[in-house]
Amino acid sequence: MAVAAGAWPVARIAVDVSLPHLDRTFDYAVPAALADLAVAGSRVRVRFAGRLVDGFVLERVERSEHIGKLAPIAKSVSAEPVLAPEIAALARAVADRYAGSLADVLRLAVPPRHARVEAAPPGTAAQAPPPPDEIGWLAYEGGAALIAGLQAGAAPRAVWQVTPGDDWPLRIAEAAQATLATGRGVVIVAPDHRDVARLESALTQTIGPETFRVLSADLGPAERYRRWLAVRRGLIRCALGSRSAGFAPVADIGLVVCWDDGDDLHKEPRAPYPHLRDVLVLRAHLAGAAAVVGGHAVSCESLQLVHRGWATPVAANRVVRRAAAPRVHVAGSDADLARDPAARAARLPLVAWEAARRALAAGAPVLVQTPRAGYQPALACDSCRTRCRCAHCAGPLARGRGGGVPSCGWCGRPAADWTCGVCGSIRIRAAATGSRRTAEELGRSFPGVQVRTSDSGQVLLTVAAAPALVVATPGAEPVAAGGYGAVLLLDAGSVLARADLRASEEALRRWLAAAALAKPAADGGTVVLMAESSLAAVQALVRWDPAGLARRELADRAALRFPPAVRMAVIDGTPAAVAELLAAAVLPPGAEVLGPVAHHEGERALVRVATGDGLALALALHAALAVRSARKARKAGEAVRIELDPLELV
DNA sequence: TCAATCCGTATC
DNA sequence: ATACGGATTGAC
Repeated sequence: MAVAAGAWPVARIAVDVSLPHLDRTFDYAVPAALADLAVAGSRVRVRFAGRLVDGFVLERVERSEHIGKLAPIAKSVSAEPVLAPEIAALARAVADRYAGSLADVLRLAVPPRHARVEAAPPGTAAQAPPPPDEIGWLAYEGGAALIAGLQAGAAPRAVWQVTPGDDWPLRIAEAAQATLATGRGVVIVAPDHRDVARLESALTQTIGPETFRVLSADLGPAERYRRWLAVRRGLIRCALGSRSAGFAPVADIGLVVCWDDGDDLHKEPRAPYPHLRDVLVLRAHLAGAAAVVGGHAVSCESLQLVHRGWATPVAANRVVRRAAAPRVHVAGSDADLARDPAARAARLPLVAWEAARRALAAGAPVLVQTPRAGYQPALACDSCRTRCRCAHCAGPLARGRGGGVPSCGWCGRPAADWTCGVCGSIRIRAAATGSRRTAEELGRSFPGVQVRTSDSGQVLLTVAAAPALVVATPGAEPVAAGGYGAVLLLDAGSVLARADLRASEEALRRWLAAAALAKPAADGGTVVLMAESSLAAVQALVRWDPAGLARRELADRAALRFPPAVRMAVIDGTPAAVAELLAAAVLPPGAEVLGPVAHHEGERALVRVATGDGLALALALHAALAVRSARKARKAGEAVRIELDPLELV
């Protein structure tokens, strides 16, 4: 047995074990040979309950509180202090907020090591850029105060509503530049690759390519770790990326930015399912950093930040907003259809067809937003309207390009001889039209005009200022140089018809993202929305008033006592497991339990508390999980799943 | 009386 | 989870 290290002979370690009852630190003796390797923040291997597990040294201390003998650290993986103390603290706060374990959050926060990259000579530190000269934020009410706060090294917190047509990536780059110029760091999180790409080019133009890094898992392990390490080593002070970039170990952080916080992609799909808006809010809070949360839309959750007094709204006044917005027409189901036969086939209203024709004649591209990708993404029985399903796996049948034989969306098997299981019919009709089919129909309707498509399969980032029809699914709309002459929002009803509390908010978010790419009304920019004009979300688009819809939705949620007006936990599992967990949990006073009710294979219970008791609720549920897992760990298949503030609530 | 097995508990 | 210890059970 090796002799313990002289100074700081005890290491407090976070072991990579996600069992709830083991969610705490364990002390180990530091052998003299590892005294300079097993430093705070470094990766080690330790013997834990008989087996070798990974762990991070959280700190080195003089002595342990532990009664009994300390086991020695088995091995130092590397002396690189990958886990910064403030990221460890953030991960702990995120775990507590979401009733999860530290180990689970640390797996989200620290990328896998790549030894060769770690050994390579580090580069040189990027110079801080000068403060920005021109600042587009001055056109926003609250914008000057935000920038002044950033430049003074203060921590202003803003909920930002983008003015239509504004160069939002440039605004974020300006805020980043103002912060970097004071010597503090910046983290920017966007929901998807396309928005990250736009921000990347704005940052390249303002602060230069050497002052920031795009962090992304699809760079491959070596390049990902190389960039991440440059941030951790303090050579780079500005990190940009999707979800996981929210944990980027930027030193002395001065600003966090969450772009388009209403996008569901910000929700982490791995336990404990944190939302990146919350992660960044917690981070700003812990670090005393500034925060900018926003997009074209205003989410209920961000409005809640304003109501709580945590953030200040930043938005252009109504006059400025209206002047920048395109003209919005609403074509209801009673609208005249275009006379053109192909346009009729696409169910294109006359007003939409004419808006497109005018824009194309003026030399501008036209954006057509359609909710679904593919050709005929859903098929149904022609006589009884039952959805067509695969005979093998019951997956949904769809038809690819050019019609032909339908095939299964899950297993890919062709369904050549389909018969309806309900009525026996063999005739099939399209139950939904995909972007490829829409593109084909519009192409016939506007002969000689180039038709391009952009969807999740292949995203176009930009299109030229020339006549073209651009058919895109939500989130894949290319940016047009000079703006689109017309934006057509097809099939709006199907988005609004979703049985989801957030349907209106989500519909408006998608429409605004597309409509914001149009020219202003003064330059002929026109948006045509095919929906009923009485709906609140439709009205909010017409008036370009997303904050108004958010206010209304938040009031509705408060009346229903749903998040974000309250904090809610959902507990899924077998009936016995859910009952047992609820019995074991010491819930905060005032907690209200709904259910359990049948859900999928098992049962689901909801627990709600006032937002101020959210942390107490999460801690209580985590403690109840710990009691269960300590005892009944042997019983397999009795797992319970806990999620806080889920996005989908029936 | 001893070994095989079960259950509960700690994991540094 | 997994390893260990103490209690319990069963066979000689």
